Amino acid sequence: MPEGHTIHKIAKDHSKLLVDETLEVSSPQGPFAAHAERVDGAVLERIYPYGKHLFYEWSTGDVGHVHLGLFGKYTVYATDEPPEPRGAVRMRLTAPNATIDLNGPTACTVDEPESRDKILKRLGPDPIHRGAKPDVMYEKMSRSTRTIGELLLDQSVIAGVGNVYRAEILFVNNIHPRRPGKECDPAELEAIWTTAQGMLRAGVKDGRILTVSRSESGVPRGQRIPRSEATYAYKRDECLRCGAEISRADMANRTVYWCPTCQAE
DNA sequence: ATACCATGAACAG
DNA sequence: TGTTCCTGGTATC
Repeated sequence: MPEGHTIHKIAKDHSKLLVDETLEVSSPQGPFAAHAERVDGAVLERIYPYGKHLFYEWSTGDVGHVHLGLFGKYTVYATDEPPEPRGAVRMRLTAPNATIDLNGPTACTVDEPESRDKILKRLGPDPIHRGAKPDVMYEKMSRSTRTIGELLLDQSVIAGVGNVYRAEILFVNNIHPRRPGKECDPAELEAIWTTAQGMLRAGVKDGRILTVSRSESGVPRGQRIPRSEATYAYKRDECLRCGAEISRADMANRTVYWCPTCQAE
């Protein structure tokens, strides 16, 4: 489920296995081979997550870039005897005691640091990062005639929010996704930022998207909340809070979900 | 066996 | 605005 929280969790988990190690970098599938050669045998100095992007900083000065898109997936083998690559493996990173395979990413390249800088420049603030400044988001949203539902998916406005968090952030703030950005008052924009921060950071910790409170989920303490009960509005038939039928529509090429009662237009 | 759909975004025009 | 590219789980035949 690659929204921003997934990316940050991956960076954290993979760093433990790979950073400061001399890595074998290969591309069993092919297309990435030329990129892999540039850093094969180099030391991985850092994995830096930003929004939905991952940057690999190598001792050669090169910077790898991975974007999972909708389908990208990592598989970790915590062993010194990795199995044969499964499926179309775009990139394989092999450390002495671990191997990580990457399948199906939208982007996987190794480039000059400048191309990373270019990507970072077009991204809005990432609420998961400590010290991130929401000003750019406030400014863009408060000036825009576009809907708040579109703005939340625009990575240059706020980085890391995807379709699930979009629905949930708006739900808990009782804001209709079709409301124009400029019609949200400053307090609401601040609440949107704070909510995004809370939800995405919780997602990193939990390793999943869980936006409902334990009490509202109705699931007893100690028991795992199933995915179908982990959101208030996203992909639900009825609102978890009031039971009204959830509305859906296409917005920015994705289905947006909202409760017509809790989020009046 | 086949179709469709999904947590994403670049690109053409 | 529409098209395209990733992959894999689930629905449908």
